[in-house]
Amino acid sequence: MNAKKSIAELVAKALIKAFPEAAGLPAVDEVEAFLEVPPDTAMGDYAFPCFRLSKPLKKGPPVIAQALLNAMGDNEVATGQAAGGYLNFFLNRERFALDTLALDNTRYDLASSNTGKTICLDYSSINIAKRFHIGHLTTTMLGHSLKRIYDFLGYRTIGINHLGDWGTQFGKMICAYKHWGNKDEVEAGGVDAMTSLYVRFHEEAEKDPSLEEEGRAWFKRVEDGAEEALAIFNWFKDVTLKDAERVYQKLGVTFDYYTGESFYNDKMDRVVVELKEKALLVESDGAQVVDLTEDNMPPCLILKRDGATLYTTRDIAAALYRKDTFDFTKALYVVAYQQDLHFRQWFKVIEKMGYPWAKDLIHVSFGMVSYEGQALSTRKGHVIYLEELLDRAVEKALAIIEEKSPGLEDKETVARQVGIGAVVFADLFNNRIKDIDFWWDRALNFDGETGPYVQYTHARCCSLLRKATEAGVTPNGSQTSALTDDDAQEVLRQLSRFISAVLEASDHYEPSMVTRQITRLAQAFNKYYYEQRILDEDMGASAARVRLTEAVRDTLRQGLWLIGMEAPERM
RNA sequence: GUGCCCGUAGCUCAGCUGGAUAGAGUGACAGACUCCGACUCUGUAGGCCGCUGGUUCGAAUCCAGUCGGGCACACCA
Repeated sequence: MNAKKSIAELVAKALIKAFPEAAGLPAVDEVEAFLEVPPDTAMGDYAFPCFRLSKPLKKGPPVIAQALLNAMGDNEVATGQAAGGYLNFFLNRERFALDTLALDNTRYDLASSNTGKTICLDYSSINIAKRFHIGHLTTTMLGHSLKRIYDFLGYRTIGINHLGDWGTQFGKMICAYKHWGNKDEVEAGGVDAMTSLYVRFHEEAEKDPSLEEEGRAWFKRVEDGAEEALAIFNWFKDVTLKDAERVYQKLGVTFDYYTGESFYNDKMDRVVVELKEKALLVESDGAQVVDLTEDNMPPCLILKRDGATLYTTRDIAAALYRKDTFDFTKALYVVAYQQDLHFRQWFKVIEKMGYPWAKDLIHVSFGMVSYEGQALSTRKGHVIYLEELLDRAVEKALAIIEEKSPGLEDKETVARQVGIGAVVFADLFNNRIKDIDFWWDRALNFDGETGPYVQYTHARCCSLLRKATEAGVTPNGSQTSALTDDDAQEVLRQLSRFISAVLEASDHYEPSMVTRQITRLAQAFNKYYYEQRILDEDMGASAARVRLTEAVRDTLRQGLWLIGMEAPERM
């Protein structure tokens, strides 16, 4: 049983003993919810605030705290101390050490409660013929991390890269390719070559407006499945994905499906038919919309005046398809907050269609990326490509390794783990809603609360464990008297909070809660390392401190994994 | 104009369902390696928690208003 629960039981019992006449005293669960952590560990490990009992018991909070303390008596869990309106608890340190080291932070014990539940995650969702830039990093890493977090908690997860592979612009690109492109150039140049074709199209279309019509015609042919058009379109897609795959590999990101917008081309009739049947579709300015005035939102467009579908239509079709196919418990859409209204609109349409699972559709929104204070703009060249960022981070990591650990084996691999880790960590350190203004010096900072800091701490633990093995010390936490000092207790405290941090992260769709927790753990361990000698003559005490080190290493590695980072054993 | 989001140390940000003197990193200054990895650790300075009112025993946290910033607001995605 965890410490908090044990204390809640103590308090609940003491309440009944101290106030036998009183009615409506809080039960154990309620007491547990009231328990809080004092602002300073010198005040105790947990505190029970007595203020809200003041009115029903008709006594002052300090009087209640004292009465509870008297009723509680001695016990092996914790000692109490009345402080104003609070009853503070100091845990029995040896027992806390024993309990905490018995936890396994690399597994989630209650996994069975989530088995059979499925989470669909829609993330990264890149556009065909466009290069990966820093604006795509957050959706990719946030989604990837959430997927790992839900996996850890025992869910079945479905990662979907909902490719932006539909729209007139692809007709224009095919048109440009037919006029001025050639196969070898595109094969060699990849996405860049396709982008040039697109730019060329717009230049030429200024002079010759008939090209616009030609472009639309090409897209129509793709829609209708005409052989040549479809072949070129699919080839563009392959080339883009091959480019993107290089970046995904560097980041260690994978997907279960690459079903993009085009995948739903033949699944949209159902949406339109169903909306008509349910009398939700109304005509407005020639277009077909779902009216949302009573929900205080602008109408949701389903069909354009020319009868063509929109991406909202495809999102609805995709949601229906995913519900049918995966029967998800929740479907997460990891998309920037710009599209807030769009999601609120079509989620509402699903609700109006009568699907109770509309409440399970979650827009996991996040902040925008700018570069040195200005909006990103591919057209103006004001952009940082993701691959360049990753490569420069790896380069810098390699330079630091050359300087500080020239003898390290396989420097390139470690530099990759550290450099990319720094970028990923920084992306998942703050609350996702925060905007990010990109500056090179910030992005390449490896000091302080950064990925390399946590990785370094992990490597330091590994090193210590190697030394322990050489010295013949086997990790063994039984001599808990060696772990009662303030620094060890702080490490234990941070270890004990890991799983709840992961649960909070999943509740709030906020991996930064994991990032923050492992950072606090690393800070606590580094302080401990400096203040206390881990390996010394006392074998029993060393074994206990080595066991603590092992738990820290395992937890850091697990936490790094959950946010999509690797944990090198040496760096 | 309407809706949503944000506003906490010079800078970047934490602050869990309201709770005890508001925290960290960074930058500045001052320190710590004959000792388990100094990508580390310790200390000092730095804050009308945008502003005003309200609810409460208690508000950075909840409510209303206000100012400042971002985003969105029909045939693009």
